[in-house]
Amino acid sequence: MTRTLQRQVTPPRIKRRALSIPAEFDSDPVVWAAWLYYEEGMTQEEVADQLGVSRASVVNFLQEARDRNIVTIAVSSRHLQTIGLAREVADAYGLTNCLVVPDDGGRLPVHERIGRAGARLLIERLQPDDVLGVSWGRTVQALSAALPEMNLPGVTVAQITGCSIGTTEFSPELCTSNIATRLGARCVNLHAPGIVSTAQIKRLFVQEPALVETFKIIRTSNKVLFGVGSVDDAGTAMRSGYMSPENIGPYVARGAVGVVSGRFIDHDGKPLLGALDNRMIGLTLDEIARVPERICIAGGADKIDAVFAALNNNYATILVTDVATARALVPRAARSSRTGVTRRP
Amino acid sequence: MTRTLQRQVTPPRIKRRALSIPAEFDSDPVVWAAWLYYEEGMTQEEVADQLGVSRASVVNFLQEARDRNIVTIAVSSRHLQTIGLAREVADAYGLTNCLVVPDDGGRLPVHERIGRAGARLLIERLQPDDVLGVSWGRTVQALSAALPEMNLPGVTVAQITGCSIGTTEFSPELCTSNIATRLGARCVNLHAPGIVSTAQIKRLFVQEPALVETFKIIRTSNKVLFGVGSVDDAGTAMRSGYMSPENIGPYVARGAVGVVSGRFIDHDGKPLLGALDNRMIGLTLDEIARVPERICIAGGADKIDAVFAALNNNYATILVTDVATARALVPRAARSSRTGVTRRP
DNA sequence: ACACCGAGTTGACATTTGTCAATTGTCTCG
DNA sequence: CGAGACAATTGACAAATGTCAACTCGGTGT
Repeated sequence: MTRTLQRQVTPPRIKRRALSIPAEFDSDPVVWAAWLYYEEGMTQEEVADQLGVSRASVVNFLQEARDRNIVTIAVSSRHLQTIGLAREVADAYGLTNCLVVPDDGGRLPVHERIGRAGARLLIERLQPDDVLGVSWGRTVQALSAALPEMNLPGVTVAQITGCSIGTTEFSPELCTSNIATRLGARCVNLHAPGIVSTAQIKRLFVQEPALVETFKIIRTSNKVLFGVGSVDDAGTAMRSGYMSPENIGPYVARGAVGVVSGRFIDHDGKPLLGALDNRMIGLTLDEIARVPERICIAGGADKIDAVFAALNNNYATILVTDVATARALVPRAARSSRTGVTRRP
Repeated sequence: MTRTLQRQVTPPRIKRRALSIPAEFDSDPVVWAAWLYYEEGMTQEEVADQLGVSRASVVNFLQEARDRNIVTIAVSSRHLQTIGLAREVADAYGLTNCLVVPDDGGRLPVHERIGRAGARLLIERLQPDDVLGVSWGRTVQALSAALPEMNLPGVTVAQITGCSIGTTEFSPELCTSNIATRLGARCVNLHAPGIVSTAQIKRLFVQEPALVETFKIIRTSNKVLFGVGSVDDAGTAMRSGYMSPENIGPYVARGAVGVVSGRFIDHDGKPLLGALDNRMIGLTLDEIARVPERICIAGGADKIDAVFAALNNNYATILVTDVATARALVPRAARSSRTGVTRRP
């Protein structure tokens, strides 16, 4: 059998009627089953006896308990940091923190795996009154999907780049609102295009009182979450209608190796300003760099150059990546420090 | 698949550790196994292939991962509140919160089950700067044993009653320090006997500067955790050498039905002061009642009267108990409100 | 050099868990 | 009031997991 995810996957189940149930279950047999099985370590058969149902039903109850987050099964992100490789990367680039996701032989795409680890990390780091700025991309979207339902009304999730034209699954506005919804947090969207047609128009937009308000909130972010795009792969930024080849061309010609939150960076990670920049609406790289905690989630062979550049200029304080990328990053850091490229400690 | 082949096929000399293992395990195969199995939903066999070890080893790794808290499997206490019975109890006694632990047909003793649920509840409610006052008893001890290892350096755990004579497993000083250790919290012990020989001695003790300091901290508790003892069962308080039959007798004669944090209460939950009280060192019931969040963990047939009394006088804001006790409590509350016994809303 | 030890690993087997098609019970609508 | 639709439940089987005695391997003492 190749449907290897079955253990975790279930069609949504909503109502439940209790008839055979001995009046003990004033409400939820699912909770009882979960308690007896996961907390007391009964076998499913014992639970079935206790509840007076068949074992098969217990299987279903437990499945539902996982789906409804009555039980949580989580690998603590703290331990992914203890992997030696994670330490090496963190040391090499002066990160406060690095998570390296184990290799799974290609079962899940890289961004999925990184997204999950990122989700774990995020919920372990979020504090009650945080303002979390989020960028966008495939990996950020994967992270949002991996978040459990929570209830953190004190947290604010803010969109730090304007919207893309086509509303794809991983557009800035959806990434933000998905994350906010999952966390039960306040959502602050940036209601403006990410790139407008002229610098003139941009000026009009950002003077608009509603947007001024929004920007005030966005700039209070004390954490940011962003992915890193490569420019080689004709990737996310373009497929999503955010940018076009004509736009990107000049930047690449001038040495752009990656994209962070819609902005180009060169090999050293320095912002590469060009024709587009004064038409972009959203936090600038310098503004992002001033946020105290900066979580970068990115990995994959095609992104190594871009991630290296981003780390090189200290955009991230925390990196979540995969083994292959981490392996590639460590020697580069060594080489670059040997060749004297500056890096803050 | 049949395994007649395997013995032949298995290459006789695969080196383990440093060689067969692709240098991936800079540190911990346990973490990798946990990730692949719990987070990505691989089967143990797939994990074994990925790691290049036998499946049996993967079983061991996963076991260790659970032991070392690399993975946590937890039933969220929030859902134990959704059980109808819990709601009824909470409503009947004006609790902000009530957890009812499912029946398990007698597999585990009541105090064990309640302790586990209490542990869950506690870690979900603790805030970074809390000062948690803890009483003592079998149930409190069970709770401490069920706590996972954590790291909460901002939290203070304070002992609210003096020490017992014989140092049993569930003595005040051990309950406190066990909880503090598990939580990674600061531990404040009350270095004095719980009961001294004369009121005179007590006065001397509590004027002692070291104790005055300690009491200052204890009185800043914003949460307390306590069990409830019955007086019938010649239970905890006596077996632990804390009290003697001669001591208890007069209180019982005057209507004591329970013990909270070493102090006697009557049927209505009112403090029953007697000969012992001015020889006791620790928070008084009135002081306990002033703490904003008061978590009571108690249950079992022999304690119903005592728990009822405690709830009746609002010592608890949160109750963790078992189904049988909860069932007994609900109708009593109804009766007592019919007969006009006052109860704050 | 070699017998011994203990930690860590393994294959074989027993037990537990997941799956699925068939069944039962409930509710709706003619 | 009965037929049909639908969801929950189940038993039987297949797959995955836990257990354990035997084994491997690096180190240790004689």
